[in-house]
Amino acid sequence: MTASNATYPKVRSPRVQVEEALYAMIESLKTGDQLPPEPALAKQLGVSRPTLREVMRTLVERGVLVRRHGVGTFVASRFPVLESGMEILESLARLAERIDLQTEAAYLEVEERLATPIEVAGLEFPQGSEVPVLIVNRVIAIEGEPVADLRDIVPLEYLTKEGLGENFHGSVLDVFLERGEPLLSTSRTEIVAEAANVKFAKRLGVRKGSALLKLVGQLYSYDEKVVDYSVSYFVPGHFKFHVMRRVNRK
Amino acid sequence: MTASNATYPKVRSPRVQVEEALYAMIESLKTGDQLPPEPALAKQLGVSRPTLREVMRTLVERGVLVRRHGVGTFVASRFPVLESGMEILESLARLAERIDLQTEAAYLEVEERLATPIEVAGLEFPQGSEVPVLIVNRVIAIEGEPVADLRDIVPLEYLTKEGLGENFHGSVLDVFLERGEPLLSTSRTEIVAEAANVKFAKRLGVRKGSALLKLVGQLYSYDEKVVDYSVSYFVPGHFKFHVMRRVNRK
DNA sequence: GTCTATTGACTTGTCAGACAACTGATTTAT
DNA sequence: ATAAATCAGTTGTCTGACAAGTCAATAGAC
Repeated sequence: MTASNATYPKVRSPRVQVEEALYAMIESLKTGDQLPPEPALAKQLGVSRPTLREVMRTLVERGVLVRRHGVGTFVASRFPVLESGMEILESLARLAERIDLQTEAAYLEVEERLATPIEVAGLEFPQGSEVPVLIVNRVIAIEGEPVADLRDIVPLEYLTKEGLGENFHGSVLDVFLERGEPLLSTSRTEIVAEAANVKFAKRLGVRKGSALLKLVGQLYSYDEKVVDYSVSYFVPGHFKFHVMRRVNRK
Repeated sequence: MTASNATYPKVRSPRVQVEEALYAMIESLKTGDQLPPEPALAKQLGVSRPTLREVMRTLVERGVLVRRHGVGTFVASRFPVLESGMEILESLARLAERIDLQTEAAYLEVEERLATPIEVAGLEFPQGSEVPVLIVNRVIAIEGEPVADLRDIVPLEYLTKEGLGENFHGSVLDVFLERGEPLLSTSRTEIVAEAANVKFAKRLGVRKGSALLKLVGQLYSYDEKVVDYSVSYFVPGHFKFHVMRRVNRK
């Protein structure tokens, strides 16, 4: 049973098309700019107003748009939420690319082997399973200075050493996205602070015992399987993570 | 200029009512349970289908519901996202309460003074402003063991020492929520790993230099002002934070 | 009897057009 | 000069209908 025998919609639904078109439009606008009125926008995008409104509602929920009854719809983003926030999963490579930051893979190791018990648990396979996996381990550096150590554990059924291709630059996420398979839905990332052990201290050029930010992520496909279990260490100061949180009423 | 002269809608709009009703309904269901079909649900809640759909769309966006074209709408929540994730801002007291965990305020200090330059910046007041603030500093312990050091910095115009009331148990957020003023919208929380200095090491009962998770939060009101700037330190192992991240297509 | 194709009930997705409610600026009346 | 009324523009909500997807029951072919 592979991940590829699931069927997904071939043509994009109106809603998805509208979402992409809206994002493109927003990208060309500045914070605070007003969008065209709904009837005009719906006509322009070739959909009905209710459909457009459903899409806009999701963008409001994501904090991209702000609506004011009787006034209009505006581009929100007081801060670049989507740029540096943690609500969106994005490879470091792409993040850096967008802010014109040069990154180098200071260290890259690819290996195929059986998953360790901890990795099996992280991949949410039954305890005791023998799971052949691809391990991608790399250290990211900025201007020669190592800032992050990233490790991906991917079951071989989703990705093999050959599947990485020639111009693999380190990001398993990007490979999945470019390939379009498996279709990804969400990621659950656990956030921990951990003291650097000897191995990571050496790799990242910090003192043993210094505080590192550790992110443990599980990347889920549409059919609710873990397709990537990742463990990352970040050197404080070089990367800042933030998260936007809604207030829980009542 | 206080925060109270802004006007907010007096009666809840249909959409807000429906959202609350839906949450109540979902709460009484289990993961995977199917909701009534949209036409029936709309009738039951006394709104039109488009309105109901807009609300459902936001719940889908939040990961609470899952919709399958031609099949139905189901309660999602593979894990208790809203319970322990970071998408929702919630006081530690309430979080602990819900999981039947006894917490004690091992240390509580309340003080009124002028904000330091760093605090002024955190509150997003103009540089150089003299901002009188209320400082609430406390250490949370579980079963006698300190696990978190929390500090809130609140401009006096929003909260004073007297405003805390008699039965103040340590959470500024809960005071705001109970009082209903100022109306809160979102919080921006920055995530850092930091080594414990002497002061925090002593307070939290850990070795100097051990890794702590540091969260720096800015709590925003509806009129886009910072009403609470907070700095928190957490001892690893006692609290786990995670965040659900969407995949960034393209 | 077994397998395959078809039908049909049920559900979500989308559409169209209309009116209500709100906002902000303009105009009018005092 | 000031306050009230008006009005154009926008989002919010409603009604009713049809399209498209899913799944199980049914009818048909072998």
